[in-house]
Amino acid sequence: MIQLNYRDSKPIYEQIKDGFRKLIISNTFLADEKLPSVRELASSLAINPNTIQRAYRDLEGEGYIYTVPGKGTFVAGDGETYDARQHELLEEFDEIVEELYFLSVKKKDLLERIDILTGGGET
Amino acid sequence: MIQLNYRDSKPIYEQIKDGFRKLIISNTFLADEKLPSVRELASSLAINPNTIQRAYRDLEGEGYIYTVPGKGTFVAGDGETYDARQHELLEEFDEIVEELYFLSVKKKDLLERIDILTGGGET
DNA sequence: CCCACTGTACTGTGTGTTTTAATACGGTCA
DNA sequence: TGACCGTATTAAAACACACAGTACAGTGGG
Repeated sequence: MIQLNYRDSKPIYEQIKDGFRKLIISNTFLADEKLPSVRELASSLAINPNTIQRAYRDLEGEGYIYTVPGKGTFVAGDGETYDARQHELLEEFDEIVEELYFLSVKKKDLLERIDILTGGGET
Repeated sequence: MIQLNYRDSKPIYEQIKDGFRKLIISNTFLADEKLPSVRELASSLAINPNTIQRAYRDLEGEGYIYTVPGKGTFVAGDGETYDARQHELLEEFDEIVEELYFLSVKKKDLLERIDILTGGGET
């Protein structure tokens, strides 16, 4: 489900956050679907439960998941507020576009790339 | 010239790398212009020369600067190969676009953003 | 030639973050 | 009641970051 890379300089809890974000974005996890419990995932990944806990806490802060005390952790639903995360991503987007433009990547190439990633439709 | 933020969780050498990248991208530093020496910059920023050295070494790896032994460190020229850095940035670009799209940011908004950042011209 | 500058390399040390470990507590539900 | 859930806390090991000090080789002006 989640693949850890111990050679990566990125902390394990960040790798877990990235992993679940991608699973949610790709609709592998649907709204209100239950995530593995802290202890279960820690056991299957052979790492400490505290590390999972930290990843879940951060993802909840980003709006991607929510927890119900005593029941478990779940994927956030539709009417969620991702404002903070969205703002953060747009700032990164701007910086990357500016640098890519300096590196002679054509505007047209970026537009084509967006088209492919978003399915080529209207929105 | 470079502004450090000790409250930022980002390591100092990363802040220095980001700072010089932006100065080069914005043409504040021109091709073949000399950068401050390791010791001089370390002194003016009141940090350790080793930290500057690490930032310069990384920037050289990205293709943004080059060093001439005994003379100094300089901004890379025109016909440089930024292939690795470019590839890295395009991967980040794709990931951010995918997540923004999931967060209901419209394709049109991203295109407008690129237009503004690149000056609205053709390339 | 000398000296002051350049980048580079290395060892050691202190500090903070990351991760682990071991518990403990309260809520949920069959 | 017992087995599962998330959460909290404290302590210690492991690691990255930054600093301090020293050393060496190349460059170029006086």
